[in-house]
Amino acid sequence: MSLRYAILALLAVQPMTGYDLRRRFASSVGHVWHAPDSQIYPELKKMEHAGLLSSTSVVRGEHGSKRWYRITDDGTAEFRRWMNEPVVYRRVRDPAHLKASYLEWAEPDAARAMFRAHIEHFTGELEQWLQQAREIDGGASEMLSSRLEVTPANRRARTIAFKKHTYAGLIARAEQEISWAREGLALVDALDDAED
Amino acid sequence: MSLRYAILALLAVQPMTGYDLRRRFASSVGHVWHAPDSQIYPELKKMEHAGLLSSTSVVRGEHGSKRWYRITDDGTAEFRRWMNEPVVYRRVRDPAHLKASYLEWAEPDAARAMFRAHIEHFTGELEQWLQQAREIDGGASEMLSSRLEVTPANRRARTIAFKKHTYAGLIARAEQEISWAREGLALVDALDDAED
DNA sequence: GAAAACATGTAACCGGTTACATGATTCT
DNA sequence: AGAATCATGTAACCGGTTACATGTTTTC
Repeated sequence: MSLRYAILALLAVQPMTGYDLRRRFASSVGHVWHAPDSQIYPELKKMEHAGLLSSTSVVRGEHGSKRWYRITDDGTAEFRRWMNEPVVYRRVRDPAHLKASYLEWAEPDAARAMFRAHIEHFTGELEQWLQQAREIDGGASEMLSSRLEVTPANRRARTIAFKKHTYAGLIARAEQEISWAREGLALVDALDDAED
Repeated sequence: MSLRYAILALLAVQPMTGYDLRRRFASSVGHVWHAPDSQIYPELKKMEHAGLLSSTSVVRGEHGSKRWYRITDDGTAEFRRWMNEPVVYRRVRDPAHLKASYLEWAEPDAARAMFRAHIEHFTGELEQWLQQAREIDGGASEMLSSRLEVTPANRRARTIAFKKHTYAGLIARAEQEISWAREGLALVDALDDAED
């Protein structure tokens, strides 16, 4: 149920509409926690019902309206409680490594395609994470800037440091996956040459 | 829906009961794909219904019985089809990194506890993967030995090589996570000393 | 005789996926 | 006028989790 806490984290910085949240899930937070809009809007309603958020309807243009969500004190307390609680780890469910461990069943070309797709997949992730890391370093991160505005001066260094550390970890992970897949490609070639 | 294919992979080696499969999911395959028994038994029934497996009831003791599942030709074909198909990647949903990126909200001791738990978590995984890798190298892997028995001689090198490569990747991943968490611990200490 | 291992499930629930559905506003 | 973006959902489905439930056989 981390979706709830990802939303609280975002709304702790500033009030937003569901649509704003949706965009954050498509970029910043989305790199560690994915959520489709079909999950975001209903969750916002549930959270308001639970007293973690409050909302106001704002007029937009002639006929339009939008709903502005803000975190309540209960919401902030709940987020802090979650932050001080241990992480709940998900069970392993790793389709790429599952398939990799039975690759002798695949055609050599399919095996190569699999590793190439793995490289592509993590190259994409890597680029996004590098981009985020660059934005943090350069002070160009919109989200982080807003966060720093509402962060007391003596906590800003922490905020930046933890963000950077997180992205460093994700970058290292992506690089590791890419080099593993490269080794895989070399392995397929070597086994093909051997024609054992 | 990889559970189905993990089951096919196991039954491609030898016929088994649901209980046998359950044990494999608690050890070997379980390291890349988790499944509880409440999922295994119903899935076996569905797979039999779909013609991928066939089963026979075997008498066990005086009153007991057990169901022996074997892969059908359709099952083998379906597994091979899946193996030649691209991997479907899951969306990111990473509770540890989600929390890590907002650690300035946590108490320093809770932050330390989080990183220590991360180290413990991946140390546990690492040990199991190293154990598997050692068994493969030493020829002591029960599952791999059975697989090699039903593998034509000219395919055995492949089978071993892909298994080893998979575990090498998992080991590298675990090591990376551990060193990231160690850096996290050092970071918390440094920020605490700075008392900014 | 007791404990460990063998053996097989059901039920309620929930988080997440996919597809569908609609309309307003702003920018070019 | 048309495209892009803003804005908000519903519905059916399914994979996975947690808890419950029960009985047999083998080993010590």
